[in-house]
Amino acid sequence: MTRTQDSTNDPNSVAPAVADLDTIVSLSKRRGFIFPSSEIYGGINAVWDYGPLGVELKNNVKRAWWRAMVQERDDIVGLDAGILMHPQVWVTSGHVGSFSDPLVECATCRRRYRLDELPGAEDLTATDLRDEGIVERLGLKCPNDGGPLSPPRRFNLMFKTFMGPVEEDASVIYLRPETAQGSYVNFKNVLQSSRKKLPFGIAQIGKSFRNEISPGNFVFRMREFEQMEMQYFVRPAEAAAAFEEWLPKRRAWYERYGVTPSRLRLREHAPDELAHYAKKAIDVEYRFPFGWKELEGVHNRGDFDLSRHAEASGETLEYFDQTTNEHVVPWVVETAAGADRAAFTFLIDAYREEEVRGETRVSLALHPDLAPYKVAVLPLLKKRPEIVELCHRIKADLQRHTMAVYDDTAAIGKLYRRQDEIGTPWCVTVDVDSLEDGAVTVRDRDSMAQERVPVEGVTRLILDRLDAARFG
RNA sequence: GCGGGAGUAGCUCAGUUGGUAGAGCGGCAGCCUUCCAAGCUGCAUGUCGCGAGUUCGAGCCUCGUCUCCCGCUCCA
Repeated sequence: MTRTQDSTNDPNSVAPAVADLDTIVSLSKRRGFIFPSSEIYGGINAVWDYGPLGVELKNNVKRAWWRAMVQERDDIVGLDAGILMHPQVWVTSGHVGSFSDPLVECATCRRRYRLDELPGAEDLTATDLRDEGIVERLGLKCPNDGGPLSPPRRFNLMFKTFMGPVEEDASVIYLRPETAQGSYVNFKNVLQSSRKKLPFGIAQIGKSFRNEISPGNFVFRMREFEQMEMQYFVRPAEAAAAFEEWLPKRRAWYERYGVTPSRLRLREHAPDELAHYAKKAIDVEYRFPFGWKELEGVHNRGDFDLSRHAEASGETLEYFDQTTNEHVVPWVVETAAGADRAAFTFLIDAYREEEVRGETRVSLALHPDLAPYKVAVLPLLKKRPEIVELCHRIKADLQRHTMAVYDDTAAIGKLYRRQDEIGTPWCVTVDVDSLEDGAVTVRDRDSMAQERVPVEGVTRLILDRLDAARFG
């Protein structure tokens, strides 16, 4: 069953993103948010680099997530596991076996199918799926036009590399395709060192790598990407309730940081699209320019991972419940978000265009907590050295606490526009009067309202505004 | 990986039957300018995605290759 608790599941009622993809790609490059990787060599597919503003945005996104997950909670702790892990981890987790799809291709219509999803092939064993002659033996044909199908070819989504000086089969290891396994294999370490009791969670932010067959849509699907995952360990009987608790929380997080609610929805996975580890999965989806796509998944993974790792490693991965005197293998409710997707979503959702006296004013209505620069200090006039000097003093004081920038290379109108376009929430402008009355103008990006503030109160005001936006 | 489209300045693009590369915006410097992309002057930038071929000569034609976009996949 697909949930329809959202009125917004009706595509006609949805506000589509204002910006198309090209607009955001172009803005990203022009202003220094995101660049194609290795561009001077022609670029490399599905890898993107974060520029000076992009790294600020993405760091802010990660920090916001960490604050909500770890800092503000007593029941979740952090972890930073390695990208390289013992190869057995991926055998046990099922990624070596299931994270590769046996694909067959129709010779006439070129459509591709997963072999095990074809009619008549549903019950094939893992060995069958690797069998080159299986298609012929079963007489499988293309469901679309009855054309001949190729033998199954496997695309393993994991990157391989070599550990140690010798490049031989025995030294093959994988780049992790998800951060979650780091939390499972460290379950005991975290449990013992942190003295947490069920239910408790382990949060991780880090790079993962997947050799996607067809990446694309800017940073939406990359081969190297960053995940923000949290594994919440609960008593088996509490798993369903925990799942229901986390789902609205995760959706609300995006809204709290400014994503338009009508462009978010929840979608439950049908049983046949569940990942190999999942009992139940519901996605938080965003209405991208290229359609509704997953932003974050909330999964009930049961005891799949802990049990299998316990069995394969011989370690006991259990929790002893003092109240009932029982050993339990906890179940896991996982929230798995993409840091790149989140940053991308905040970016594209914040994009605004409006007509101002025949000109287009572009602004990024980024949540102040996410904006690369919180405040810009601008001189109305740079001819007077005292004004420039005062600007630098104000900026230097702000810089001790937050990201602030000074710019004097254009007329005031253009300086404002530049800051609007990169999402700076506040501008402080110093004018000739400032030298007399010791006050400056603080201008708000969204309302364009201006107020006069004493110089010595500027830093406090900006920090208060920032806090209000963050917690208010 | 397959089919279709496309790669020219930071961005958007123009570039004639093949004759040696341009406009707007943006950027930088100077002048001017007292609050929302003002004006004036000047400057800079390109291996025409990359490599080969045809040609006296290639941004333009041919082949290869890489990358991007749209479809078949998928799930952060």
